Amino acid sequence: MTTISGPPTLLVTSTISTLEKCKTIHETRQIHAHMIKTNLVNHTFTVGKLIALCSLSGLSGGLDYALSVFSQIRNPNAFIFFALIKGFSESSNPLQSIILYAHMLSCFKELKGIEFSLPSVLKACGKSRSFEEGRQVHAQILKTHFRFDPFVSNSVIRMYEEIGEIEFARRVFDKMFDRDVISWNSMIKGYLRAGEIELACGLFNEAPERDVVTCNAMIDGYGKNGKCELAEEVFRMMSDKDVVSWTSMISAYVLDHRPRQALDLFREMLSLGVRPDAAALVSVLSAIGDLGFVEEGKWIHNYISANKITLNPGFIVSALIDMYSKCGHIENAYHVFRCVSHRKNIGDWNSFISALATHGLGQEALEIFLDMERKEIEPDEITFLGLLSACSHGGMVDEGQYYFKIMQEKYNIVPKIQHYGCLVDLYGRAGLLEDALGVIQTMPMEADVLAWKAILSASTKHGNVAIGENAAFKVMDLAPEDSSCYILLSNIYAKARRWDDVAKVRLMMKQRGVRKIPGCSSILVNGKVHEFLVRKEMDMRNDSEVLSKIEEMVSRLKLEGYEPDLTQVLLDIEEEGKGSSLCHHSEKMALAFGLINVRNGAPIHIVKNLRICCDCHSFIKLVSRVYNRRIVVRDQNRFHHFEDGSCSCKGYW
DNA sequence: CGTCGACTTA
Repeated sequence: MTTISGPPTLLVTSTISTLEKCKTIHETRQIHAHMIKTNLVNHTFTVGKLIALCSLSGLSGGLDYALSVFSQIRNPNAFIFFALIKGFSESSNPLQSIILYAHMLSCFKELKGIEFSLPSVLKACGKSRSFEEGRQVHAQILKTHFRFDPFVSNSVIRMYEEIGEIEFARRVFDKMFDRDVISWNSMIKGYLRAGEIELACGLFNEAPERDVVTCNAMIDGYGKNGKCELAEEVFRMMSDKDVVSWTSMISAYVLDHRPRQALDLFREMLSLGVRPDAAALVSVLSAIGDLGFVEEGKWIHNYISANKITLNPGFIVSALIDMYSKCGHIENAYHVFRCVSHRKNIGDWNSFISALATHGLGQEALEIFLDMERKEIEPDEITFLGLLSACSHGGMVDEGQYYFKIMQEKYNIVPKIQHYGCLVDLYGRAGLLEDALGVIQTMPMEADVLAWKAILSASTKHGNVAIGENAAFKVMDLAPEDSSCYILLSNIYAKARRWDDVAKVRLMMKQRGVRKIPGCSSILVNGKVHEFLVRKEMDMRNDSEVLSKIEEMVSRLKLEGYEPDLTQVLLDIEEEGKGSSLCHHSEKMALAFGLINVRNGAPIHIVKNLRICCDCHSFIKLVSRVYNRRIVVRDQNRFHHFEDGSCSCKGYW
């Protein structure tokens, strides 16, 4: 009798247990080398373990390594295929998972064993929006007994749901006789994703069973569909909230432009002893960025370090960069960016490029992109939005045109409406109004509000009444509730001294019930926020200290040649009144408060809800020189760093 | 062997 001897059992078990201990792909490679020496590479079981560990353990570079090992073996079994298919379905390259699945089908004579991979390949189809492939897998399932497996049916529902083919999902759902809570949840999620609130709500009420996931899906879906109050309702009614419930509600507040409530809710969550995870921190960081509360942001940053929350993979890094940038602390954003030098994901690069762009550091943004190219990191459409905005905020028309070109020719990215919007803005800010209009006329889709607003603000800036009027009327059509276009149109007329038309705009606003958003600026001093609202002369309350400081500033600046820019006043009031209403713009009040209360030498940080006006802009420029202060102002669009009489925006805002 | 939920960048 002959026995075919396999490798010694002890060698196999010790190799596998060593493999399981590997922390980096480098260590795994050494064991692989050892396996080659001892001929274990021909032992399917051990190689399978190697591939599975590489694909499924999340080691960086593991998947690619697993694929290369796989390509060198002769008879891969279903277990090996499963490991790779699952690994790739969760990666950023889900198509590879579909390719492997097809490969597996061609290798095997019978279907035995392939069913392990069905949930993963379906997930890959969903993730990569591969409708045709998804349908084929579905068809194959219908022809076999697999359709009686609830895991598989739920995966099919989930696949259609993610692709957005909600009717297909519904058909599968209706035919299932063993629907469980997961089937219901996926279906509800699908309707919410499609914006079908009523249908989602119907299923929510009908569902025989709800769990915490069901409610969380409703909170999230309501929030994303602009129904924050409904989200609140579900949230308040829940008795067992988990960290996802809190996170979803925090995000709903952020989306509803209520960052204060988001932050308060986060604090409530902490006080109840719920431990925030990475996603919760990302959400609250975005609220903090909106508020500009850098101290809170630093606290979260510390929390992340102290609790060893993993930065990668995930959104933490880009959320931190974004938060620091929105708080005006671009140096801290840079610090975070640099600290993760080895494994940055595309979002981290994009956040930093956009951050530099909003701070007017266009040249620096372009340099970061050069670095990406050197490191062969594939940019995506958002990278180019950042670059285009860097160019338009920096007046770099030629560069902007260049990036718009290579985006398509070198990187095969089809420009979306936002890219065209940036291009319009690029020409507009530079005063090339005709070119800006040319983009609108030739772009392959209808121009949206943002594009017309870019034209409008460019016309205001460059004093073009005809183009500006036309753009303002387009914006009124497309976004009737937006008051900013009325203000800008009025400014255009005022600049042309057409006071009758200014009055007409004012009348139009009144008739249409459009309300001007009151200007509001806030400033942080010693960890406390002080808010200033634009205020009429009549109610000065107890801001007399601030008001007399403004008077002092005005007279000091007048000696330096400051002349109030009266075209920035909406109403046609008497010249005298105009001057003083300008003085009460919220950013001037916040600035006066800052000069009084922020210690000498420290920069003054101000956040304004609207765009800064021309008068305030030149006023603050002068203040930075006369009072020798660095002043950082965040307005609706970007940052202005004022220093020694000039501003980082160089007039492009 | 496996199915459902939250998060950044414009």
